[in-house]
Amino acid sequence: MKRQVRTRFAPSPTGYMHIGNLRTALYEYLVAKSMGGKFILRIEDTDQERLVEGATDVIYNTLKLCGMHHDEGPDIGGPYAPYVQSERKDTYKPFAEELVEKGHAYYCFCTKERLDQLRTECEAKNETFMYDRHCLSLSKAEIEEKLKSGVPYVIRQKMPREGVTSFEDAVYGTITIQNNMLEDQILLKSDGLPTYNFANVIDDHLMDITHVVRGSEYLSSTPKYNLLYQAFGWDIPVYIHLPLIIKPDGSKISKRKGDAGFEDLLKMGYLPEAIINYIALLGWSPDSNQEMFTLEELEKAFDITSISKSPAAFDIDKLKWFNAQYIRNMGPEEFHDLALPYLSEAVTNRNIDLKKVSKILQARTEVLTEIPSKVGFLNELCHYDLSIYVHKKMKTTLEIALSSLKAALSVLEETSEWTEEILHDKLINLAAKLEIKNGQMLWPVRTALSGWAVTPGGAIELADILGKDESVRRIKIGIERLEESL
RNA sequence: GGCCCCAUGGUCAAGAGGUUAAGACACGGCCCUUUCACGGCUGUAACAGGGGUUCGAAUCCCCUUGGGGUCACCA
Repeated sequence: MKRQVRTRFAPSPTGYMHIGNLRTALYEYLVAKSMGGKFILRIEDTDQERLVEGATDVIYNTLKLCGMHHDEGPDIGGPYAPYVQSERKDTYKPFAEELVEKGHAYYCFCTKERLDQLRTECEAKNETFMYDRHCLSLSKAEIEEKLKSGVPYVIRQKMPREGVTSFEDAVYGTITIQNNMLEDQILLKSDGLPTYNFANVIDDHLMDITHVVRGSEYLSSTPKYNLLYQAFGWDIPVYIHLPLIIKPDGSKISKRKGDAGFEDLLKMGYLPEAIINYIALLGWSPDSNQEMFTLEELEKAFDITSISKSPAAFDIDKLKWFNAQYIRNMGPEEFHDLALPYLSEAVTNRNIDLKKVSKILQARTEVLTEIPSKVGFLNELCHYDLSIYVHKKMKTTLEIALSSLKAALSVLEETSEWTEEILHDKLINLAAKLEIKNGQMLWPVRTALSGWAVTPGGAIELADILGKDESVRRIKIGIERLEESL
């Protein structure tokens, strides 16, 4: 009988959701869900020096916003609790000691100073530093003595010096590494907490994780993990290493360089669904040509064998396109709800019906944050250059603009019912009556109404939104100014 | 630098010995049209280089080149 698939997302709480981490979480989620398994959240906070206040909330929030619900985790518990490594502090040491007894690990009392010195010496000689096994030769009595007198120590994994270690990766195939490349890595730190490498193996085993999904930066250290599994006599999980997500210039994404994390993208006006959809396709592709995927659709379509090996560049333009797709495909009410915070701040003119503004904005918005820059003309008519009345394609000149505005003004002033339909009929009919092109009427009106060369929506929509009084007032200003100049 | 991995248009990518080498983003053009968008149509653009294997290589092997990763009491 096959074990139930269990994957885990094991971020360390740094307060920043790296886009690569988010994709790792996504794939972990998809690997589990596509095979009817469980997705577990575990917090890896064994580095006491890097603790960040409120960082776990960022993690919960991100998963929630993206719709990736975990089956077990610190906040909801589960059969393998606790799910925070600092709360499992005491479980690691006995395992490390077990390894010492079995001869796969040993105590090391070397000071940081000695290690640093060794390191600089190596650098000077242009050699790669590797721990010199100084403490491996300590006698049992010496070790007892040091332990008893409380000398700080770490426990190191004893690596084989000869031979090779191979493992199978579901994405990269067989990977083989020379054992003499493996350092006697530290398992248990002097503060009593395990290193990531050790805690990871222990917890993955204890929590019955069947598939280990992580970035390809762990590829070369995986043999160390396997040696650990073997030393304990435990089953080795399925490894699924993921290609890195890089920046367009090929360098890696980093918080320090100010690269956008998940939260930053939200602030920039991107939708979680669009982000998920986009990053799902960075490193994985479906059998079909389908590009738009909901999370549920991804759960069905996802397949480990279609994960690619080469790094993918994060292309903000394509994300923007996905975002625009999601905006266009949603219902008008939903868009209005999303746009409202931006609109209510940007549109100070209280007479404006923001719902109507949303309507003309929906097909013209790619990211939410660009909304304010599109609606400023609604607040007030700014001084504009008359040259924008002249438009070659619309076949307008200052003279035509003036006569169109005059004709439009008299028609609009008599209009009592101010709706889009009526405005449309009146202005179109007027153009026909005057035997001019629609554009020769509507372009000048739109221009006079907005004072902008480019606006979301045309003359009729803007007139409707601005209302009769304001529309008439603005057209009169246009007429006045055109008359002055001619 | 040692070791590991990767290599199809500018970007994401399909392709798993025989294809006119898909599709998407971006870019250009045309159409629609009351500006801008949306939508529709369309164009430019790729197998890094060199050796093999084979009747035949984007597909398999080797080398070169390029890129990335990794070498912490970080995860």
